[in-house]
Amino acid sequence: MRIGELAARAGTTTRTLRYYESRGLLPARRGSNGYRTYDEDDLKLLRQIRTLQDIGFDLEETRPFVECLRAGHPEGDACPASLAVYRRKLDELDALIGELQTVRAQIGVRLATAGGEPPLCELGGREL
Amino acid sequence: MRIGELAARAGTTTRTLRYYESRGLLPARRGSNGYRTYDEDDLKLLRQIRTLQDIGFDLEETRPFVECLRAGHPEGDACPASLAVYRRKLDELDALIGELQTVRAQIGVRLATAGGEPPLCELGGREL
DNA sequence: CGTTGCCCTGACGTCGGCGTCAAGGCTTAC
DNA sequence: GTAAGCCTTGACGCCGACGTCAGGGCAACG
Repeated sequence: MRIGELAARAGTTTRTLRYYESRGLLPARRGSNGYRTYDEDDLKLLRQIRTLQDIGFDLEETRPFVECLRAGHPEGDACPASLAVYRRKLDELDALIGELQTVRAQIGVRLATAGGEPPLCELGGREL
Repeated sequence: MRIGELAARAGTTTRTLRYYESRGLLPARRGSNGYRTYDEDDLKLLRQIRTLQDIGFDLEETRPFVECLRAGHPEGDACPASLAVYRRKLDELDALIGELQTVRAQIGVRLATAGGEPPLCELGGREL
């Protein structure tokens, strides 16, 4: 299949596919007319990339998964390198979620105490 | 004081201050030689901006706080517009944290089930 | 008078993941 | 033959918050 069909079947754009190719992530064979040619396996690779991207993985982080599939494994996360990315991502997420919760709490307090609160009040309910 | 000193006292750079000025956030008076001149109030405004920025507020979102201080309030969040930003931020944070937790859970499951698990196993401990 | 150290404006670079346009080639249907 | 609809490469645009460089001015010290 050609680039337009692959893009459509993966729910993305031709621009995106050419970008992935430029990054060496999803190289394409070429037909006699110079057109890019893809097969069902490429679709599977592309869907793996897109799934991870949608979840919030950087493009580079999807590379181990793609290489894992290309190595013949039925799942992109069957390889150690992929699992390592999972673990790094878990740590990152935990750190980020923790920070965000801290910030959330800070704002919550500021929202509760800001706006002319009485100096001697101990604890109050929501004012709004 | 001049731009370099203000930057140093706020722990930022002159470039940042000029950028804020270009955005209309922190205008400066000018001395006879064309140099920007700031006072202690400007330092207070700048610290308000930086504090919010560090927490993750967009630059535009700090504007109500700055205007609130400039209006004479001792705290930047003493004004309704600032509180509205707080509330919007809380909602954004809640949504984002929720998404991240969902992703975290997904990855956790994939990490647990990936890597050649036996098809009939019910529940296993950590393998690494 | 020269050097150092501030300051000025203007403008291009950065990062990621593409969007969008330009200018042209191939193929197929009418 | 010609128009439509694919495809090609190349290159600039976008977003936010600045970093960094170029080229020049002012001030103070020795």
